[in-house]
Amino acid sequence: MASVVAKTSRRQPKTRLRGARGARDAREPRVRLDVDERRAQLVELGLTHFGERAYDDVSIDAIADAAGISKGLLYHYFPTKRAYYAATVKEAASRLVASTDTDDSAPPLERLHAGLDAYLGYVKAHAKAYATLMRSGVGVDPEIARIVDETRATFIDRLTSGFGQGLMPALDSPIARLALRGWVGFAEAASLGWVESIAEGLPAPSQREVRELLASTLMEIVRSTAASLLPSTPT
Amino acid sequence: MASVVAKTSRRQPKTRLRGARGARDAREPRVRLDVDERRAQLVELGLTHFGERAYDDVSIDAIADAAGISKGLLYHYFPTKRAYYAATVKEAASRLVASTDTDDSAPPLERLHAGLDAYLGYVKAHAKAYATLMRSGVGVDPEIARIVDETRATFIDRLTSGFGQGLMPALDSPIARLALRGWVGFAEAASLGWVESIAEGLPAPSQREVRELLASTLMEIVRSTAASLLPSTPT
DNA sequence: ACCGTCTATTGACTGACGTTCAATAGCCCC
DNA sequence: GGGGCTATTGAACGTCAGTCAATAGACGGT
Repeated sequence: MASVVAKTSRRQPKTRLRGARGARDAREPRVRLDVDERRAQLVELGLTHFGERAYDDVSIDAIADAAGISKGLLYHYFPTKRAYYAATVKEAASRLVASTDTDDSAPPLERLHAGLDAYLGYVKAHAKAYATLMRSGVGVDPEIARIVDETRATFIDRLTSGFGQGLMPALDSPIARLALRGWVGFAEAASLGWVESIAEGLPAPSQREVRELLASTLMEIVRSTAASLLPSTPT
Repeated sequence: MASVVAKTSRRQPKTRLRGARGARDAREPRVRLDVDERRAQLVELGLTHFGERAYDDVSIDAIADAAGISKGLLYHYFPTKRAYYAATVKEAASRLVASTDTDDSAPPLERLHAGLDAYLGYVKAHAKAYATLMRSGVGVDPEIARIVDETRATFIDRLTSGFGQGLMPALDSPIARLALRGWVGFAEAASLGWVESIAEGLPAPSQREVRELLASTLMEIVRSTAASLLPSTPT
Protein backbone atom coordinates (compact mmCIF):
# COMPACT_ATOMS: atom_id res chain seq x y z
CA MET A 1 0.00 0.00 0.00
CA ALA A 2 2.63 2.47 1.05
CA SER A 3 4.23 2.25 -2.33
CA VAL A 4 2.90 5.52 -3.54
CA VAL A 5 2.50 5.38 -7.24
CA ALA A 6 4.15 8.68 -7.91
CA LYS A 7 5.46 7.45 -11.25
CA THR A 8 6.58 10.81 -12.42
CA SER A 9 3.75 13.16 -11.82
CA ARG A 10 1.40 12.59 -14.69
CA ARG A 11 -2.22 11.98 -13.93
CA GLN A 12 -3.14 15.42 -12.86
CA PRO A 13 -6.58 16.11 -11.37
CA LYS A 14 -7.85 16.32 -14.95
CA THR A 15 -9.10 19.88 -14.32
CA ARG A 16 -12.66 18.74 -13.80
CA LEU A 17 -14.09 20.06 -16.99
CA ARG A 18 -17.60 18.83 -16.34
CA GLY A 19 -19.63 21.75 -17.61
CA ALA A 20 -23.24 22.35 -16.70
CA ARG A 21 -23.93 19.44 -19.02
CA GLY A 22 -24.12 16.65 -16.48
CA ALA A 23 -26.66 16.41 -13.72
CA ARG A 24 -24.36 16.45 -10.71
CA ASP A 25 -23.56 20.10 -10.58
CA ALA A 26 -22.87 21.67 -7.25
CA ARG A 27 -22.25 19.29 -4.41
CA GLU A 28 -22.73 16.15 -6.50
CA PRO A 29 -24.93 14.15 -4.20
CA ARG A 30 -24.69 10.56 -5.29
CA VAL A 31 -27.95 9.73 -7.05
CA ARG A 32 -29.02 6.16 -6.67
CA LEU A 33 -31.36 4.79 -9.29
CA ASP A 34 -33.12 1.52 -9.81
CA VAL A 35 -31.32 -0.76 -12.24
CA ASP A 36 -33.98 -0.51 -14.92
CA GLU A 37 -34.22 3.25 -14.67
CA ARG A 38 -30.49 3.71 -14.95
CA ARG A 39 -30.28 1.36 -17.86
CA ALA A 40 -33.14 3.12 -19.61
CA GLN A 41 -31.50 6.48 -19.02
CA LEU A 42 -28.22 5.29 -20.47
CA VAL A 43 -29.86 3.79 -23.53
CA GLU A 44 -31.77 7.00 -24.04
CA LEU A 45 -28.54 8.94 -23.88
CA GLY A 46 -27.01 6.49 -26.29
CA LEU A 47 -29.80 7.16 -28.76
CA THR A 48 -29.15 10.88 -28.79
CA HIS A 49 -25.38 10.67 -28.79
CA PHE A 50 -24.90 7.91 -31.35
CA GLY A 51 -27.65 9.51 -33.41
CA GLU A 52 -25.64 12.68 -33.71
CA ARG A 53 -22.06 11.53 -33.90
CA ALA A 54 -20.36 8.45 -35.27
CA TYR A 55 -19.38 5.59 -32.98
CA ASP A 56 -15.76 6.63 -32.69
CA ASP A 57 -16.68 10.20 -31.94
CA VAL A 58 -18.74 9.29 -28.91
CA SER A 59 -16.63 8.61 -25.85
CA ILE A 60 -17.70 6.68 -22.80
CA ASP A 61 -16.58 9.65 -20.76
CA ALA A 62 -18.98 11.91 -22.63
CA ILE A 63 -21.88 9.54 -21.98
CA ALA A 64 -21.03 9.14 -18.32
CA ASP A 65 -20.61 12.87 -17.98
CA ALA A 66 -23.96 13.59 -19.61
CA ALA A 67 -25.60 11.02 -17.34
CA GLY A 68 -23.93 12.51 -14.31
CA ILE A 69 -22.36 9.21 -13.34
CA SER A 70 -18.89 7.77 -13.28
CA LYS A 71 -17.48 5.83 -16.16
CA GLY A 72 -17.24 2.77 -13.96
CA LEU A 73 -20.97 2.65 -13.45
CA LEU A 74 -21.61 2.47 -17.15
CA TYR A 75 -19.44 -0.61 -17.20
CA HIS A 76 -21.58 -2.05 -14.48
CA TYR A 77 -24.48 -2.08 -16.95
CA PHE A 78 -22.70 -2.83 -20.20
CA PRO A 79 -19.58 -4.99 -20.46
CA THR A 80 -18.04 -3.06 -23.36
CA LYS A 81 -18.61 0.04 -25.42
CA ARG A 82 -19.69 -2.11 -28.31
CA ALA A 83 -22.25 -3.89 -26.17
CA TYR A 84 -23.56 -0.51 -25.07
CA TYR A 85 -23.79 0.58 -28.67
CA ALA A 86 -25.54 -2.68 -29.53
CA ALA A 87 -28.12 -2.07 -26.81
CA THR A 88 -28.72 1.39 -28.23
CA VAL A 89 -29.15 0.12 -31.77
CA LYS A 90 -31.43 -2.61 -30.52
CA GLU A 91 -33.64 -0.05 -28.84
CA ALA A 92 -33.74 2.15 -31.94
CA ALA A 93 -34.63 -0.85 -34.08
CA SER A 94 -37.40 -2.00 -31.79
CA ARG A 95 -38.87 1.50 -31.69
CA LEU A 96 -38.79 1.61 -35.46
CA VAL A 97 -40.49 -1.74 -35.70
CA ALA A 98 -43.08 -0.74 -33.13
CA SER A 99 -43.91 2.57 -34.72
CA THR A 100 -44.41 1.03 -38.13
CA ASP A 101 -46.70 -1.74 -37.02
CA THR A 102 -49.91 -1.92 -39.00
CA ASP A 103 -53.37 -3.29 -38.60
CA ASP A 104 -53.14 -6.84 -39.87
CA SER A 105 -56.84 -7.07 -40.54
CA ALA A 106 -56.58 -4.51 -43.33
CA PRO A 107 -56.15 -5.63 -46.93
CA PRO A 108 -52.54 -6.33 -47.95
CA LEU A 109 -52.09 -3.39 -50.24
CA GLU A 110 -53.46 -1.01 -47.67
CA ARG A 111 -51.12 -2.49 -45.08
CA LEU A 112 -48.20 -2.04 -47.40
CA HIS A 113 -49.02 1.61 -47.95
CA ALA A 114 -49.63 2.25 -44.28
CA GLY A 115 -46.41 0.48 -43.32
CA LEU A 116 -44.32 2.38 -45.82
CA ASP A 117 -45.89 5.66 -44.82
CA ALA A 118 -45.16 4.96 -41.18
CA TYR A 119 -41.59 4.03 -42.10
CA LEU A 120 -41.04 7.19 -44.09
CA GLY A 121 -42.63 9.26 -41.35
CA TYR A 122 -40.29 7.74 -38.81
CA VAL A 123 -37.30 8.31 -41.06
CA LYS A 124 -38.28 11.93 -41.61
CA ALA A 125 -38.93 12.54 -37.93
CA HIS A 126 -35.55 11.11 -36.95
CA ALA A 127 -33.70 12.17 -40.07
CA LYS A 128 -30.33 12.95 -38.52
CA ALA A 129 -30.23 9.86 -36.36
CA TYR A 130 -31.43 7.69 -39.21
CA ALA A 131 -28.72 8.98 -41.49
CA THR A 132 -26.02 8.64 -38.85
CA LEU A 133 -27.01 5.12 -37.90
CA MET A 134 -27.40 4.00 -41.49
CA ARG A 135 -24.02 5.37 -42.43
CA SER A 136 -22.08 4.08 -39.47
CA GLY A 137 -24.31 1.54 -37.79
CA VAL A 138 -23.22 -1.85 -38.98
CA GLY A 139 -19.62 -2.92 -39.20
CA VAL A 140 -18.66 -1.96 -35.73
CA ASP A 141 -19.54 -5.39 -34.49
CA PRO A 142 -21.04 -8.66 -35.72
CA GLU A 143 -23.63 -8.35 -32.98
CA ILE A 144 -24.83 -5.08 -34.47
CA ALA A 145 -24.99 -6.64 -37.90
CA ARG A 146 -27.15 -9.41 -36.46
CA ILE A 147 -29.59 -6.94 -34.96
CA VAL A 148 -29.89 -4.96 -38.17
CA ASP A 149 -30.31 -8.09 -40.27
CA GLU A 150 -33.01 -9.38 -37.96
CA THR A 151 -34.84 -6.08 -38.16
CA ARG A 152 -34.73 -6.23 -41.92
CA ALA A 153 -36.09 -9.76 -41.83
CA THR A 154 -38.94 -8.56 -39.65
CA PHE A 155 -39.88 -5.98 -42.24
CA ILE A 156 -39.72 -8.46 -45.05
CA ASP A 157 -41.94 -10.87 -43.16
CA ARG A 158 -44.42 -8.17 -42.35
CA LEU A 159 -44.58 -6.81 -45.86
CA THR A 160 -44.93 -10.09 -47.63
CA SER A 161 -47.19 -11.87 -45.17
CA GLY A 162 -50.77 -12.02 -46.26
CA PHE A 163 -49.57 -10.59 -49.51
CA GLY A 164 -50.79 -12.95 -52.18
CA GLN A 165 -50.78 -16.18 -50.22
CA GLY A 166 -50.34 -18.20 -53.36
CA LEU A 167 -46.98 -16.57 -53.95
CA MET A 168 -45.49 -17.37 -50.59
CA PRO A 169 -43.83 -20.64 -51.55
CA ALA A 170 -42.21 -18.94 -54.51
CA LEU A 171 -40.98 -16.13 -52.27
CA ASP A 172 -38.92 -18.62 -50.33
CA SER A 173 -36.53 -19.49 -53.13
CA PRO A 174 -32.93 -18.21 -52.96
CA ILE A 175 -33.42 -15.78 -55.83
CA ALA A 176 -36.60 -14.40 -54.33
CA ARG A 177 -35.03 -13.90 -50.94
CA LEU A 178 -32.18 -12.13 -52.64
CA ALA A 179 -34.65 -9.93 -54.48
CA LEU A 180 -36.43 -9.05 -51.25
CA ARG A 181 -33.20 -8.31 -49.48
CA GLY A 182 -32.27 -6.15 -52.42
CA TRP A 183 -35.53 -4.28 -52.12
CA VAL A 184 -34.80 -3.51 -48.49
CA GLY A 185 -31.52 -2.04 -49.64
CA PHE A 186 -33.49 -0.10 -52.22
CA ALA A 187 -35.83 1.25 -49.57
CA GLU A 188 -33.01 2.22 -47.23
CA ALA A 189 -30.96 3.91 -49.92
CA ALA A 190 -33.96 5.79 -51.28
CA SER A 191 -35.06 6.86 -47.81
CA LEU A 192 -31.59 8.04 -46.99
CA GLY A 193 -31.35 9.95 -50.24
CA TRP A 194 -34.74 11.45 -49.59
CA VAL A 195 -34.00 12.84 -46.13
CA GLU A 196 -30.58 14.01 -47.25
CA SER A 197 -32.13 15.94 -50.11
CA ILE A 198 -34.53 17.53 -47.69
CA ALA A 199 -31.79 18.30 -45.22
CA GLU A 200 -29.71 19.99 -47.89
CA GLY A 201 -32.62 22.01 -49.16
CA LEU A 202 -32.51 20.33 -52.56
CA PRO A 203 -35.68 19.69 -54.49
CA ALA A 204 -37.11 16.50 -53.05
CA PRO A 205 -40.14 14.40 -53.93
CA SER A 206 -43.10 14.33 -51.61
CA GLN A 207 -43.52 11.52 -49.13
CA ARG A 208 -46.41 10.20 -51.20
CA GLU A 209 -44.19 9.98 -54.26
CA VAL A 210 -41.47 8.15 -52.39
CA ARG A 211 -43.99 5.78 -50.87
CA GLU A 212 -45.35 5.04 -54.34
CA LEU A 213 -41.85 4.45 -55.62
CA LEU A 214 -41.12 1.96 -52.87
CA ALA A 215 -44.47 0.22 -53.15
CA SER A 216 -44.49 -0.12 -56.90
CA THR A 217 -40.91 -1.35 -56.95
CA LEU A 218 -41.67 -3.97 -54.35
CA MET A 219 -44.73 -5.16 -56.18
CA GLU A 220 -42.89 -5.31 -59.43
CA ILE A 221 -40.11 -7.34 -57.85
CA VAL A 222 -42.56 -9.74 -56.28
CA ARG A 223 -44.50 -10.04 -59.51
CA SER A 224 -41.57 -10.68 -61.79
CA THR A 225 -39.83 -12.99 -59.37
CA ALA A 226 -42.95 -15.05 -58.88
CA ALA A 227 -43.58 -15.08 -62.59
CA SER A 228 -40.14 -16.38 -63.38
CA LEU A 229 -40.46 -19.10 -60.78
CA LEU A 230 -44.03 -20.12 -61.50
CA PRO A 231 -44.31 -19.59 -65.22
CA SER A 232 -47.63 -21.43 -65.22
CA THR A 233 -49.22 -18.77 -63.05
CA PRO A 234 -51.30 -16.34 -65.08
CA THR A 235 -50.04 -12.79 -64.91
CA MET B 1 1.63 -13.32 -27.09
CA ALA B 2 4.35 -12.15 -24.75
CA SER B 3 2.61 -8.87 -24.27
CA VAL B 4 4.26 -8.34 -20.94
CA VAL B 5 5.44 -4.79 -20.87
CA ALA B 6 7.48 -4.08 -17.79
CA LYS B 7 5.26 -1.93 -15.64
CA THR B 8 7.82 -0.71 -13.15
CA SER B 9 10.79 0.67 -14.96
CA ARG B 10 8.72 1.42 -17.98
CA ARG B 11 10.38 2.07 -21.25
CA GLN B 12 12.54 -0.95 -21.55
CA PRO B 13 13.97 -1.77 -24.96
CA LYS B 14 10.40 -2.87 -25.74
CA THR B 15 11.41 -6.55 -25.89
CA ARG B 16 11.45 -6.30 -29.63
CA LEU B 17 8.35 -8.35 -30.27
CA ARG B 18 8.35 -7.82 -33.98
CA GLY B 19 7.70 -11.31 -35.27
CA ALA B 20 8.77 -12.57 -38.63
CA ARG B 21 5.82 -10.62 -39.96
CA GLY B 22 7.57 -7.43 -40.91
CA ALA B 23 10.34 -7.13 -43.40
CA ARG B 24 13.12 -5.94 -41.14
CA ASP B 25 14.09 -9.21 -39.61
CA ALA B 26 17.62 -9.77 -38.50
CA ARG B 27 19.76 -6.67 -38.27
CA GLU B 28 17.06 -4.34 -39.50
CA PRO B 29 18.92 -2.34 -42.09
CA ARG B 30 16.91 0.82 -42.59
CA VAL B 31 15.22 0.44 -45.94
CA ARG B 32 14.85 3.67 -47.81
CA LEU B 33 12.16 3.77 -50.43
CA ASP B 34 11.00 6.31 -52.92
CA VAL B 35 7.98 8.29 -51.75
CA ASP B 36 5.63 6.79 -54.31
CA GLU B 37 6.78 3.25 -53.68
CA ARG B 38 6.32 3.58 -49.94
CA ARG B 39 2.91 5.12 -50.36
CA ALA B 40 1.84 2.40 -52.74
CA GLN B 41 3.08 -0.26 -50.35
CA LEU B 42 1.14 1.23 -47.47
CA VAL B 43 -2.07 1.53 -49.46
CA GLU B 44 -1.65 -2.07 -50.57
CA LEU B 45 -1.27 -3.13 -46.95
CA GLY B 46 -4.32 -1.08 -46.08
CA LEU B 47 -6.36 -2.93 -48.66
CA THR B 48 -5.55 -6.30 -47.15
CA HIS B 49 -5.87 -5.25 -43.52
CA PHE B 50 -9.04 -3.17 -43.77
CA GLY B 51 -10.47 -5.80 -46.07
CA GLU B 52 -10.16 -8.41 -43.36
CA ARG B 53 -10.84 -6.55 -40.15
CA ALA B 54 -13.04 -3.60 -39.26
CA TYR B 55 -11.56 -0.13 -38.98
CA ASP B 56 -11.31 -0.20 -35.21
CA ASP B 57 -9.65 -3.58 -35.22
CA VAL B 58 -6.77 -2.44 -37.39
CA SER B 59 -4.11 -0.54 -35.50
CA ILE B 60 -1.58 1.78 -37.01
CA ASP B 61 1.06 -0.22 -35.18
CA ALA B 62 -0.03 -3.38 -36.92
CA ILE B 63 0.23 -1.71 -40.31
CA ALA B 64 3.61 -0.22 -39.55
CA ASP B 65 4.82 -3.54 -38.24
CA ALA B 66 3.63 -5.38 -41.33
CA ALA B 67 5.34 -2.80 -43.51
CA GLY B 68 8.53 -3.08 -41.50
CA ILE B 69 8.56 0.62 -40.74
CA SER B 70 7.98 2.80 -37.72
CA LYS B 71 4.63 4.29 -36.87
CA GLY B 72 6.05 7.75 -37.30
CA LEU B 73 6.82 7.12 -40.94
CA LEU B 74 3.24 6.21 -41.67
CA TYR B 75 2.25 9.57 -40.28
CA HIS B 76 4.73 11.12 -42.64
CA TYR B 77 2.57 9.89 -45.51
CA PHE B 78 -0.91 10.18 -44.04
CA PRO B 79 -1.93 12.86 -41.54
CA THR B 80 -4.42 10.70 -39.62
CA LYS B 81 -5.63 7.13 -39.47
CA ARG B 82 -8.85 8.20 -41.09
CA ALA B 83 -7.01 9.82 -43.96
CA TYR B 84 -5.04 6.60 -44.40
CA TYR B 85 -8.27 4.65 -44.42
CA ALA B 86 -9.75 7.11 -46.90
CA ALA B 87 -6.79 6.61 -49.22
CA THR B 88 -7.29 2.87 -48.99
CA VAL B 89 -11.00 3.09 -49.75
CA LYS B 90 -10.27 5.45 -52.62
CA GLU B 91 -7.87 2.95 -54.12
CA ALA B 92 -10.36 0.10 -53.73
CA ALA B 93 -13.08 2.18 -55.33
CA SER B 94 -10.95 3.19 -58.26
CA ARG B 95 -9.90 -0.42 -58.85
CA LEU B 96 -13.55 -1.42 -58.79
CA VAL B 97 -14.46 1.29 -61.25
CA ALA B 98 -11.55 0.39 -63.49
CA SER B 99 -12.27 -3.32 -63.50
CA THR B 100 -15.90 -2.82 -64.41
CA ASP B 101 -15.32 -0.47 -67.27
CA THR B 102 -17.03 -1.49 -70.46
CA ASP B 103 -16.73 -0.90 -74.13
CA ASP B 104 -18.80 2.19 -74.79
CA SER B 105 -19.25 1.38 -78.43
CA ALA B 106 -21.37 -1.65 -77.61
CA PRO B 107 -25.15 -1.39 -77.53
CA PRO B 108 -26.57 -0.14 -74.20
CA LEU B 109 -28.13 -3.39 -73.08
CA GLU B 110 -24.98 -5.29 -73.80
CA ARG B 111 -22.99 -2.74 -71.87
CA LEU B 112 -25.36 -3.08 -68.96
CA HIS B 113 -24.96 -6.83 -68.89
CA ALA B 114 -21.22 -6.65 -69.26
CA GLY B 115 -20.93 -4.02 -66.55
CA LEU B 116 -23.06 -5.95 -64.10
CA ASP B 117 -21.21 -9.15 -64.81
CA ALA B 118 -17.91 -7.43 -64.22
CA TYR B 119 -19.26 -5.97 -61.00
CA LEU B 120 -20.49 -9.30 -59.72
CA GLY B 121 -17.25 -10.93 -60.74
CA TYR B 122 -15.30 -8.36 -58.80
CA VAL B 123 -17.56 -8.76 -55.79
CA LYS B 124 -17.19 -12.52 -55.87
CA ALA B 125 -13.42 -12.34 -56.31
CA HIS B 126 -13.05 -9.98 -53.38
CA ALA B 127 -15.94 -11.32 -51.35
CA LYS B 128 -14.47 -10.91 -47.89
CA ALA B 129 -13.12 -7.44 -48.50
CA TYR B 130 -16.30 -6.35 -50.23
CA ALA B 131 -18.42 -7.50 -47.31
CA THR B 132 -16.12 -5.91 -44.75
CA LEU B 133 -15.94 -2.60 -46.57
CA MET B 134 -19.67 -2.51 -47.26
CA ARG B 135 -20.51 -3.24 -43.67
CA SER B 136 -18.07 -0.89 -42.03
CA GLY B 137 -16.84 1.40 -44.76
CA VAL B 138 -18.89 4.53 -44.56
CA GLY B 139 -19.64 6.32 -41.34
CA VAL B 140 -16.11 6.47 -40.13
CA ASP B 141 -15.63 9.79 -41.80
CA PRO B 142 -17.51 12.22 -44.05
CA GLU B 143 -14.58 12.03 -46.45
CA ILE B 144 -15.17 8.29 -46.86
CA ALA B 145 -18.85 8.90 -47.43
CA ARG B 146 -17.97 11.37 -50.16
CA ILE B 147 -15.74 8.85 -51.92
CA VAL B 148 -18.39 6.15 -51.78
CA ASP B 149 -21.12 8.47 -52.96
CA GLU B 150 -18.98 9.64 -55.86
CA THR B 151 -18.27 6.07 -56.86
CA ARG B 152 -21.97 5.32 -56.83
CA ALA B 153 -22.61 8.36 -58.98
CA THR B 154 -20.01 7.10 -61.43
CA PHE B 155 -21.85 3.82 -61.77
CA ILE B 156 -25.18 5.52 -62.24
CA ASP B 157 -23.75 7.73 -64.95
CA ARG B 158 -22.15 4.83 -66.69
CA LEU B 159 -25.24 2.65 -66.58
CA THR B 160 -27.69 5.25 -67.73
CA SER B 161 -25.55 6.97 -70.34
CA GLY B 162 -26.37 6.02 -73.86
CA PHE B 163 -29.30 4.13 -72.40
CA GLY B 164 -32.35 5.44 -74.21
CA GLN B 165 -31.21 8.94 -74.97
CA GLY B 166 -34.78 10.16 -75.07
CA LEU B 167 -35.19 9.28 -71.42
CA MET B 168 -32.24 11.22 -70.16
CA PRO B 169 -34.10 14.42 -69.34
CA ALA B 170 -36.67 12.46 -67.39
CA LEU B 171 -33.90 10.66 -65.49
CA ASP B 172 -32.76 13.95 -64.11
CA SER B 173 -35.85 14.64 -62.01
CA PRO B 174 -35.64 14.31 -58.22
CA ILE B 175 -37.82 11.21 -58.12
CA ALA B 176 -35.82 9.55 -60.86
CA ARG B 177 -32.53 10.27 -59.17
CA LEU B 178 -33.95 8.85 -55.99
CA ALA B 179 -35.06 5.75 -57.86
CA LEU B 180 -31.59 5.29 -59.34
CA ARG B 181 -29.92 5.79 -56.00
CA GLY B 182 -32.34 3.25 -54.60
CA TRP B 183 -31.37 0.82 -57.30
CA VAL B 184 -27.73 1.14 -56.37
CA GLY B 185 -28.74 0.23 -52.83
CA PHE B 186 -30.63 -2.69 -54.30
CA ALA B 187 -27.59 -3.85 -56.21
CA GLU B 188 -25.29 -3.55 -53.21
CA ALA B 189 -27.65 -5.31 -50.84
CA ALA B 190 -28.32 -8.10 -53.31
CA SER B 191 -24.62 -8.51 -54.07
CA LEU B 192 -23.79 -8.61 -50.41
CA GLY B 193 -26.51 -11.17 -49.75
CA TRP B 194 -25.29 -13.20 -52.66
CA VAL B 195 -21.66 -13.47 -51.57
CA GLU B 196 -22.71 -14.09 -47.98
CA SER B 197 -24.93 -16.95 -49.06
CA ILE B 198 -22.04 -18.41 -50.97
CA ALA B 199 -19.65 -17.90 -48.07
CA GLU B 200 -22.01 -19.68 -45.68
CA GLY B 201 -22.56 -22.54 -48.03
CA LEU B 202 -26.25 -21.77 -48.40
CA PRO B 203 -28.05 -22.37 -51.65
CA ALA B 204 -27.29 -19.34 -53.78
CA PRO B 205 -28.41 -18.29 -57.24
CA SER B 206 -25.96 -18.33 -60.11
CA GLN B 207 -24.18 -15.19 -61.15
CA ARG B 208 -26.30 -15.10 -64.29
CA GLU B 209 -29.49 -15.14 -62.26
CA VAL B 210 -28.28 -12.32 -60.03
CA ARG B 211 -27.19 -10.31 -63.03
CA GLU B 212 -30.61 -10.79 -64.57
CA LEU B 213 -32.27 -9.72 -61.36
CA LEU B 214 -30.23 -6.54 -61.21
CA ALA B 215 -30.67 -5.75 -64.88
CA SER B 216 -34.40 -6.35 -65.05
CA THR B 217 -34.98 -4.38 -61.87
CA LEU B 218 -33.02 -1.44 -63.21
CA MET B 219 -34.85 -1.49 -66.50
CA GLU B 220 -38.18 -1.72 -64.79
CA ILE B 221 -37.31 1.22 -62.56
CA VAL B 222 -36.18 3.29 -65.51
CA ARG B 223 -39.23 2.33 -67.51
CA SER B 224 -41.82 3.05 -64.86
CA THR B 225 -40.15 6.24 -63.70
CA ALA B 226 -39.92 7.56 -67.22
CA ALA B 227 -43.48 6.52 -67.90
CA SER B 228 -44.82 8.35 -64.90
CA LEU B 229 -42.92 11.48 -65.83
CA LEU B 230 -43.58 11.41 -69.54
CA PRO B 231 -47.02 9.90 -69.78
CA SER B 232 -47.20 10.87 -73.43
CA THR B 233 -44.26 8.65 -74.31
CA PRO B 234 -45.36 5.37 -75.83
CA THR B 235 -44.28 2.33 -73.87
C1' DA C 1 38.02 10.68 -50.20
C1' DC C 2 35.88 14.05 -47.40
C1' DC C 3 32.09 16.96 -46.32
C1' DG C 4 27.56 19.05 -46.39
C1' DT C 5 22.81 18.86 -47.56
C1' DC C 6 18.54 16.77 -48.04
C1' DT C 7 15.00 13.86 -46.56
C1' DA C 8 13.19 9.30 -45.52
C1' DT C 9 13.12 7.26 -41.27
C1' DT C 10 13.22 6.47 -36.35
C1' DG C 11 11.58 5.90 -31.57
C1' DA C 12 10.53 7.85 -27.44
C1' DC C 13 6.85 10.69 -25.70
C1' DT C 14 1.97 12.42 -24.77
C1' DG C 15 -2.79 12.64 -24.05
C1' DA C 16 -7.03 10.30 -24.64
C1' DC C 17 -9.77 6.45 -24.27
C1' DG C 18 -11.64 1.75 -23.15
C1' DT C 19 -11.61 -1.25 -19.34
C1' DT C 20 -10.88 -3.11 -14.46
C1' DC C 21 -11.50 -3.40 -9.60
C1' DA C 22 -11.18 -2.68 -4.77
C1' DA C 23 -13.39 0.49 -1.88
C1' DT C 24 -17.46 3.29 -0.59
C1' DA C 25 -21.98 5.11 0.36
C1' DG C 26 -26.89 5.07 0.32
C1' DC C 27 -30.99 2.23 1.16
C1' DC C 28 -33.91 -1.32 3.32
C1' DC C 29 -35.04 -4.60 6.76
C1' DC C 30 -34.67 -6.72 11.24
C1' DG D 1 -29.28 1.42 15.00
C1' DG D 2 -26.77 -1.99 12.92
C1' DG D 3 -25.87 -5.16 9.21
C1' DG D 4 -26.15 -6.58 4.61
C1' DC D 5 -27.05 -5.63 -0.18
C1' DT D 6 -25.78 -3.27 -4.21
C1' DA D 7 -25.49 0.90 -6.90
C1' DT D 8 -21.77 3.80 -7.35
C1' DT D 9 -17.18 5.77 -7.26
C1' DG D 10 -12.41 6.95 -8.56
C1' DA D 11 -8.01 5.82 -9.42
C1' DA D 12 -5.13 2.95 -12.03
C1' DC D 13 -3.73 0.27 -16.30
C1' DG D 14 -2.77 -0.96 -20.99
C1' DT D 15 -3.42 0.41 -25.62
C1' DC D 16 -3.49 3.34 -29.29
C1' DA D 17 -3.59 7.56 -32.29
C1' DG D 18 -0.79 11.29 -33.09
C1' DT D 19 3.77 14.44 -32.33
C1' DC D 20 8.45 15.75 -32.80
C1' DA D 21 13.34 16.31 -32.34
C1' DA D 22 17.05 13.53 -33.74
C1' DT D 23 19.32 10.32 -37.08
C1' DA D 24 21.06 7.83 -40.93
C1' DG D 25 21.89 7.01 -45.45
C1' DA D 26 22.23 8.55 -50.15
C1' DC D 27 23.94 11.98 -53.32
C1' DG D 28 26.45 15.86 -55.22
C1' DG D 29 30.17 19.04 -55.07
C1' DT D 30 34.99 19.87 -54.30
